[in-house]
Amino acid sequence: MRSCIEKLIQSIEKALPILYLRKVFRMGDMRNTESNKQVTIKDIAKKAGVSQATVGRVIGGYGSVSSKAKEKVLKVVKELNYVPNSIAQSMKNKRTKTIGVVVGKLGNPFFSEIVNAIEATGAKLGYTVVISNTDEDPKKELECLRTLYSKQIDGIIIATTLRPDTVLDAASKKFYSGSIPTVYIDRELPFLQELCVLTDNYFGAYKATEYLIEMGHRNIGIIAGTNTSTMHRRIEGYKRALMEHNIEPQEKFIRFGEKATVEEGRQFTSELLNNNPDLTALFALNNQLVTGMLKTINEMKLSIPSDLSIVGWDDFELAQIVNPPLTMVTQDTEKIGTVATEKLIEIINSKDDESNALGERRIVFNAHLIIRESCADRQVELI
Amino acid sequence: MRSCIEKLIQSIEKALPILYLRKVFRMGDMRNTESNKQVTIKDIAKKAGVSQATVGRVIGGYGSVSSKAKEKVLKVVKELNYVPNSIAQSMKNKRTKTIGVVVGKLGNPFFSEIVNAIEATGAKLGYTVVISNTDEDPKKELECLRTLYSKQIDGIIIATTLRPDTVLDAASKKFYSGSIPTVYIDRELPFLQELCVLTDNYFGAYKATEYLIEMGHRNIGIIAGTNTSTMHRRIEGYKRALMEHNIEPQEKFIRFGEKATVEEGRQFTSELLNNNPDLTALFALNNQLVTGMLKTINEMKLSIPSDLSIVGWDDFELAQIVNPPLTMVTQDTEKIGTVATEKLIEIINSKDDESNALGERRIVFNAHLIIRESCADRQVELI
DNA sequence: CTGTTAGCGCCTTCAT
DNA sequence: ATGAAGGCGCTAACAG
Repeated sequence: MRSCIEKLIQSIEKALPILYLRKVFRMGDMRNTESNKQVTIKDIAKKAGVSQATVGRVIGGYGSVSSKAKEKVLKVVKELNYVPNSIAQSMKNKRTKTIGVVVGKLGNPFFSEIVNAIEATGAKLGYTVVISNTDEDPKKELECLRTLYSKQIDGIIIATTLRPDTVLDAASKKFYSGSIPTVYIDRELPFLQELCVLTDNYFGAYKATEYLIEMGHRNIGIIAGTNTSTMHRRIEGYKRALMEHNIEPQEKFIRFGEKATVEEGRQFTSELLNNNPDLTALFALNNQLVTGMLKTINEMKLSIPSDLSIVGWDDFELAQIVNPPLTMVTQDTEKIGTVATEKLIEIINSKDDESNALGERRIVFNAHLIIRESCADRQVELI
Repeated sequence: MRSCIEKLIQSIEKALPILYLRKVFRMGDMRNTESNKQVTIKDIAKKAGVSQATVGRVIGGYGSVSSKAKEKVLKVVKELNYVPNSIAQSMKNKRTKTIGVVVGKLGNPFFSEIVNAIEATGAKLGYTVVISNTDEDPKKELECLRTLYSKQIDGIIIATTLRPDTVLDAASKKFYSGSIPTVYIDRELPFLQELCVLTDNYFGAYKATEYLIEMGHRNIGIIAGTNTSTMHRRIEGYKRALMEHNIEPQEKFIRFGEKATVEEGRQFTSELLNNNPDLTALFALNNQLVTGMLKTINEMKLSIPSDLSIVGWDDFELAQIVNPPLTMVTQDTEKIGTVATEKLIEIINSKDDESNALGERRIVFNAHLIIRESCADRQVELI
């Protein structure tokens, strides 16, 4: 009788996929019947009839264990779906195999590409990645560091929001002076001696500016943001290129934002353009600012490059398909992320070996000027 | 004599900023002199002359402590720069205040925007975020889950790469059936009963397709990728719109990739266009595919929308400034991330209370069709 | 109000 | 080859 009903149900199940739901409920029930608490080495030991130490040896792969014991243990491990508790391991080993990443905002493709590379490289080398955003706020940054520190991460990769002239109080110093292996990315600080992996911002800006000058532009507006070494170096490169071509840099052509957001890009573009009708070119110093700049230019119905020449920074996939394709300074985000991670893990390991740290202070990659179609020779002045 | 030299150094320091480096070295030295090992409650207790329990009470803010003892402890805490060891806390509490996030690839803006919102919401509620990429590979996904599980995370937010027809083996079930509070995002699975937060993909695709049909298009190519519920639902919406307007969906107009990359977008666009000269519109189902599609269209020197009408999916900031601005189906990534996180934390807490889980199975947000200028009425047929 | 103490799960030395 | 036991840093129940 019962088997008959089972059969009936089976055939109905076949016919009506919706009844598949029955299986769902079965699966759901499992959750309650399965003992909810974590399987530990102790459980394995009891069930396999050996000591905890033996189980530890099998799982950790050290010491010597009879093959019979080993077999028994492994069988039970599988049966009980045992997964070691990393927290307890960390407690013992004093390392968590975790690295912390602190950036301005993951929503910014520049950072998310870097973090992507960090995660990939970390995973390859056995490290997990914890992220936190600072929103470019030094207070938040300190909070992040405190949290990460309390979580006993093995190392940190950070694009710091601190400014080059920051003076740290005693409490903060702990987090910024090698109490944990640290690699800085993108932004350097003169008073810290940790490794920094970054792009040659100075020369990148220099090349782009020179390119514009050589096309005949003299009045070049520049839009920057975030009060960091990165932006300052770019501004310096820009000024240097101007001076080397006997053009006096003018402060009124320079706009410097707080957070380098799209909104700031919009605002600065319209301000610059409205206040300085003599500008023939604009240079925006990161992807968000470029986006904002383009929005405003679109709204003002200016056409690129006939009305205005444009150079951006941070290549994004779309720069090539925007119309016209944008001339851009590019940096290799993947490389920054990958190298920073590799170096950080080297430093972490060298600490274990009691050998000394790397000694490297800066790893600098080239910025590349990708010339597309957003710049034109300077137009004849309309008197 | 000595003060004289100090003075001299000071004046030189002022004159030559480079000598600021002297301070760097001082700071660096600190690292070695400072005891490197972690300050613990024990240290505080000893130095403050009280018991560990009292220190615990002060720091944890429970029980009652004399204000004198409290003061002493707080003073030492500050002096020694004590930061609690979360690992040890987690060991005791059985919770890590950490949530794991598993997505395809952080490099994809869709995911990085979601993760950004998750991090922000998590931080607000006291949770740290661990990320891992699956590269849309189910095997990697299982590895990620295993790692996260071993790290004792309190909950998971996952955009699973599993396919709707996946059958899980016994070992995997553990990770996919509520052994940890889980919220799925973007992709649902019929055989799991956890909460899923996602966009109404079906209706989004339906609306976009209908929009094209109403402009007179009958032959609409569609480019999808990743074998997930998400993409399937979009295809279904597309087909449904066609059928409701008495147009028979044609398989040759549908291309389905593996990873929904820019490269796949390029390839499928040129294949579709070359094999089907009768296509008058193209619909690409995520940001990467849109980008690839635009690249190819640009290379083929086709102009939008006069040669070809275009609808994309996943609004990105640049869609509005591309020329012409792109008509797009949009989903609210921030909302998905925020709500998923809030709900997850609710579930985590409801588990503590022994009260039951939420009972919600789906939270679905609208997809919005943003009409810009990349679609035109269907051209008169040649011949 | 305060101190003592027993674990959390794992690793590892020491003894057998 | 194996088992017993101590301890990582913190919490909290219990005893004073």
